[in-house]
Amino acid sequence: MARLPVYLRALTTLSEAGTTVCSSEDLAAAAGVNSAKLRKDLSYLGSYGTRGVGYDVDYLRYQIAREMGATRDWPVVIVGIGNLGHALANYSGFRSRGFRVVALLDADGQRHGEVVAGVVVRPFSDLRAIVREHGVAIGVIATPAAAAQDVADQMVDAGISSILNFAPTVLNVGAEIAVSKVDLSKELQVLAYHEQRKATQETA
Amino acid sequence: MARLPVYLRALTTLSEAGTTVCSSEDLAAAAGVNSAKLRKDLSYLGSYGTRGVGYDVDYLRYQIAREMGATRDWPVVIVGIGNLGHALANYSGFRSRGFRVVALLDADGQRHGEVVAGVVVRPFSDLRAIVREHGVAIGVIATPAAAAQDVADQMVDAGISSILNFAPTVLNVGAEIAVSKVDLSKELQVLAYHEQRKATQETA
DNA sequence: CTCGTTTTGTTCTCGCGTTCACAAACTCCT
DNA sequence: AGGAGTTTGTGAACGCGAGAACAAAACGAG
Ligand SMILES: NC(=O)c1ccc[n+]([C@@H]2O[C@H](COP(=O)([O-])OP(=O)(O)OC[C@H]3O[C@@H](n4cnc5c(N)ncnc54)[C@H](O)[C@@H]3O)[C@@H](O)[C@H]2O)c1
Ligand SMILES: NC(=O)c1ccc[n+]([C@@H]2O[C@H](COP(=O)([O-])OP(=O)(O)OC[C@H]3O[C@@H](n4cnc5c(N)ncnc54)[C@H](O)[C@@H]3O)[C@@H](O)[C@H]2O)c1
Repeated sequence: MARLPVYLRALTTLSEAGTTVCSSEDLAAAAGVNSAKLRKDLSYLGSYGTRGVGYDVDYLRYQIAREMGATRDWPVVIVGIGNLGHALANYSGFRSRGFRVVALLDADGQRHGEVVAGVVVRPFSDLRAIVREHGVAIGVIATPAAAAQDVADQMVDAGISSILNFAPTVLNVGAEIAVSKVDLSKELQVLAYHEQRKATQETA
Repeated sequence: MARLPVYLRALTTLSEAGTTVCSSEDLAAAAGVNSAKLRKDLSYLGSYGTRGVGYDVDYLRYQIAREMGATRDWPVVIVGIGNLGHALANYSGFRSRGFRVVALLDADGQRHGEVVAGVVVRPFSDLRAIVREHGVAIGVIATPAAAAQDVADQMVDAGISSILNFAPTVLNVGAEIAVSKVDLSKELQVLAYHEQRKATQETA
């Protein structure tokens, strides 16, 4: 159900535009998917639409948010406050979707005490205490690749059970830990691959 | 073939570790995939392995790089030099994988002239000239969501044919334009969904 | 030279997700 | 009230990718 966030965002956009009711066609167009797929996805959550009418935007939005766990606040820690870590800490889109950055951690002593987006950078060794104090379940890794596995191990050890990894490494963790990897170079390389194919096809 | 970049990275790691030959099992483990899937993927490119022996790491690496278009340099423009744009411009992983940031563009006049990672920030209106001058095919959008569609339209108009979009919007562009969307909030929301499910299962 | 071992390349099957298509259900108009 | 028009929810077919399994090929030992 990786599409629910997309639907949620589309519903929010519609709601802000003043729409109160929408058909599956409308919503599917806004989310960029097929309308049949959208209806099937929604049917897994329950019957929240009205036949012949459509879906109540705000009601459906609430239901999806509830299903996704977006009605509560999720505390998050970010480890590695370099270029990327700064950008993430400053990103308002996290906060507005229910993610609260409770701590910024870095191994580099030079960075300790620096305040980013209203949160002070602390030593990485504080991880365990912070996780326990705030009940953190989600950790973000924005360190260099070489440090990522070690950071992940310590996160798991401290009690974190979901990891968002920006470092270009495959993390070895237990199957009970959910890991999501974002690899920006990969995205660009896929685009370059398409460009490459376009170019070779034209010459052929 | 979105897995080729992962294989390429795994091969690079193996090569740096001094490995000259590897089996599909080894490489699959390093890339985090099934070995049968890996062999099938590689077989689409050609027969670059030796039965009973394995794959020559450097040779295979070159073949994958060639197939992906990673043997040449790809000029890239980044539009929207805010938090995220700064991080992307400073990211060394792009350069090392054959992507050269030839221009940083922003609509905000305050930012013009600022130098980020050795590249000066220029007005967005320079887009067309830069694309023509450097033969840019790939553009990165790191502007707020509200501006993303407009930026995309102008990119396409200027001749860009592949777009990497970080703004949380569905872009409407022609089918001949390749668009890759990275939605960091979505990743976190999927993780939160898993946490949510774990929690509700435990209580049940 | 032959046989056993290793590992690739490929075929085949299975399962999942996507999409089509249609009945059920609701609204509105007459 | 009844029928026409709309839109949801879902059953069924389709297609595609993943994984298991095996035959073909290379290598080395005897
Ligand atoms: N900058 C980007 O746009 C970008 C894009 C894609 C991927 N990445 C990846 O994200 C990661 C970070 O990139 P960056 O540009 O921010 O790098 P960076 O060098 O600017 O920042 C890394 C930070 O991690 C800290 N660190 C190092 N080891 C640590 C450890 N063991 N524990 C805690 N903190 C530690 C460093 O002190 C530093 O502050 C890299 O793996 C990079 O490949 C970055
Ligand atoms: N910061 C993050 O970590 C992060 C994470 C995920 C997604 N995003 C998304 O990336 C985008 C940028 O985020 P940010 O934090 O860097 O925002 P930001 O506000 O710091 O930067 C946006 C930049 O875009 C420029 N801009 C605005 N309109 C423009 C236009 N029409 N043409 C050219 N430039 C224009 C602004 O001048 C500004 O410099 C947003 O859409 C955000 O949702 C950011």
